[in-house]
Amino acid sequence: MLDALGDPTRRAIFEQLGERPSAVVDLAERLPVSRPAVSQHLKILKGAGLVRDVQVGTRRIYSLDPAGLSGLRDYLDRFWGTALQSFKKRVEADNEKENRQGEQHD
Amino acid sequence: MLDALGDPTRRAIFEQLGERPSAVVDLAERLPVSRPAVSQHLKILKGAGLVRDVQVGTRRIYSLDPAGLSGLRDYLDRFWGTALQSFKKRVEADNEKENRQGEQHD
DNA sequence: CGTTACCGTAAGTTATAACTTACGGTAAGT
DNA sequence: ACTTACCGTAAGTTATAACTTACGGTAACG
Repeated sequence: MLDALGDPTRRAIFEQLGERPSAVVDLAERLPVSRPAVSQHLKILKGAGLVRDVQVGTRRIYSLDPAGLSGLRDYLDRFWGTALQSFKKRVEADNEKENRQGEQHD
Repeated sequence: MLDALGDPTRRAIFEQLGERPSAVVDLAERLPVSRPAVSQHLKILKGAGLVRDVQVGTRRIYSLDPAGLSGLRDYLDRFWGTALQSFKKRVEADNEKENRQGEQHD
């Protein structure tokens, strides 16, 4: 997922879909790249589970995939959690060390 | 920031720093790339505000930057917010349309 | 003061992925 | 049936960025 959001064009597409679902043509119109390029980026975003699509007539409407969004959020939250936890542990360990060596500095 | 986390090697470094602060040598030891490569990635991560470093003796200890973490989280939360909001609006609009046209389908 | 350990940067190479043009295929409209 | 609109994919090019080797520079250590 982070890989998919690593490209600026893909982020632009992603944010555009955050405002409203759109067809490939509409997305390409607002971007400095060709329509096939947008199609390829959408394929990657879809592969990452960040985007869904529905066929309506001759057009293909893309929109954000809520499941993908929450999945990404969960991953980040989990990482935040473990990072902060180990950080806290480290601080506590340091404090203990200081206390054992300590009380007499100052 | 998402650009910085777009590279897998950089994510590996990032996660490793999530467990414990480390010197460049220690990071490189656990990775399939050379030490200079790790240095370059760290430079990018630092530029993105995701990582801090402290010089201790001849070693340079890198650790996660809490400010950068919360910044990234804020950005994502904000995006979640606007995306879900416009999604909600869209659903409501669709419901209204159905109601106006409706009651008689089925 | 010489040696060792650790690091950042420069230069150059290589691999990757972003992009364009070209093509074929399906759905709607006349 | 022909045309038009929209789309995905293939092939090929180009730009980018990831990586290695080589170098120079600072801090500890004998």
